[in-house]
Amino acid sequence: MDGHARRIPDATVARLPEYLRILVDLVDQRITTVSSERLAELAGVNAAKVRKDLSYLGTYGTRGVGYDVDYLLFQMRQALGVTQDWPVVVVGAGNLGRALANYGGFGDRGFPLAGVVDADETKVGTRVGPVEVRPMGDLKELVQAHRPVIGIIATPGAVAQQVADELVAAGVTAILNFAPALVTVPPSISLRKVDLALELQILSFYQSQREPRRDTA
Amino acid sequence: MDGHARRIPDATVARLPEYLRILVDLVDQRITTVSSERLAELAGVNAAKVRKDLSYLGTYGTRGVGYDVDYLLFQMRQALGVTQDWPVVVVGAGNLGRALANYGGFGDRGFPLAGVVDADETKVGTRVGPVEVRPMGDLKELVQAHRPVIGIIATPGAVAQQVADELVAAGVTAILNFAPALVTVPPSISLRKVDLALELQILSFYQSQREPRRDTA
DNA sequence: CGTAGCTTGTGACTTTGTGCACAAGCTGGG
DNA sequence: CCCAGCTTGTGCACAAAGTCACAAGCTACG
Repeated sequence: MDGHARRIPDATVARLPEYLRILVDLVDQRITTVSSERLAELAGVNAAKVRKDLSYLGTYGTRGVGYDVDYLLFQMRQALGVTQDWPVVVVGAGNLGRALANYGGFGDRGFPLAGVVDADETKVGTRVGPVEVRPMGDLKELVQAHRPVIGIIATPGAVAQQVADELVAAGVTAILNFAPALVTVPPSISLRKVDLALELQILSFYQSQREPRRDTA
Repeated sequence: MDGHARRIPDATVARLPEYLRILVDLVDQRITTVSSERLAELAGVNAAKVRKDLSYLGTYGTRGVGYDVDYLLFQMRQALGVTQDWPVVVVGAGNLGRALANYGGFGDRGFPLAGVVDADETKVGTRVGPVEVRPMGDLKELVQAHRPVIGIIATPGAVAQQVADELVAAGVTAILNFAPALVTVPPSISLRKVDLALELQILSFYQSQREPRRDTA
């Protein structure tokens, strides 16, 4: 089919969604062709890196011209597996869970909210964004009704591993973990972690390096 | 002072906050000593990597014994520059901004919410988490009152660059960007990006690799 | 006081990622 | 039809990160 299907490096995979976002913007602007130079500028990276990244998807550019935006966008969606929606299920209706459920930014980009569940009976039935909180017991049913589903862990760190286990048992194949805790899953499950406090601490480090803070106390 | 102050690699810096979190947990459990092996297990990484990471901070371990948890925690806080609080200012009181402001998880970990600002006059004055939304014009005052401050961009992508410029002008030295857009800042400013949809797309990629989705349409 | 048993810190090596530089190849104009 | 001017795709050299394996050094115990 694709001729040569070389393995795409992790570093490249991490950049593909950024290119995807840019391509969508370009289509909106009715721009039909783009050079690696321009793409690199819009993504804030090196042009050679853009070309190398895109070359892993196949040979979709035209020398002397550049890349056809529509075609590249199609191939990019194909490569990322976002040709169809991936519903998400949020576990945990605390501050963070409600925040994520309310945030419409997912749905727009192909990740509609399939539901929110919580172990706390007093939260079940309350409205959160566009849905009502359902009991943990409904998780399996919810997942099976929408497969494939991405699970989002928005619970305290202490129960993150248990929740991950339940998500896997319910048939979820990809998990995004917002809880500040290590979670391990079987190798067939994809897992990524986002920790907001961690990001702030990294910023703190680099800023402290530049200008050691004088004592405010 | 510290004898040898070798530059800490970016990859190591990104892991330090994870070690910090683990050390705090260990202190809570009244555990006074920890080996690189155990730390590695808790962090989900290789033990040699833990030792190399920690060695960048200085020689704080004892051969045959391990690391003193309290002492290592102190040094870690020192290295990360989180010995004092870093107030954060959120720009944008839309879904994401309100979500972040409501989420208490920052404050607990040394990043108290200093304020929320928004350009939309109709949002100004409304309550968001523990504070009231203030006009963009108050940004400088807010930042100056709490320096040093971390700025959080929680606006639509289209205005992210403009907001970043205003944050820098107001005296913010570190920025966490949640908007799906490229933002550039002067080299003296630290900048990191978190894009939730992007994380989901990366998950989508790895999952598609494993098991190409059958057409659901 | 000597030795057995750990655990650290690090040198050497492997793997992964980045960036340059240039041949290959397309297009448009004369 | 040919050539000038771009832009891609990639080989190669270098840089960063990760891993292994082991000497150095501490502790506990007899």
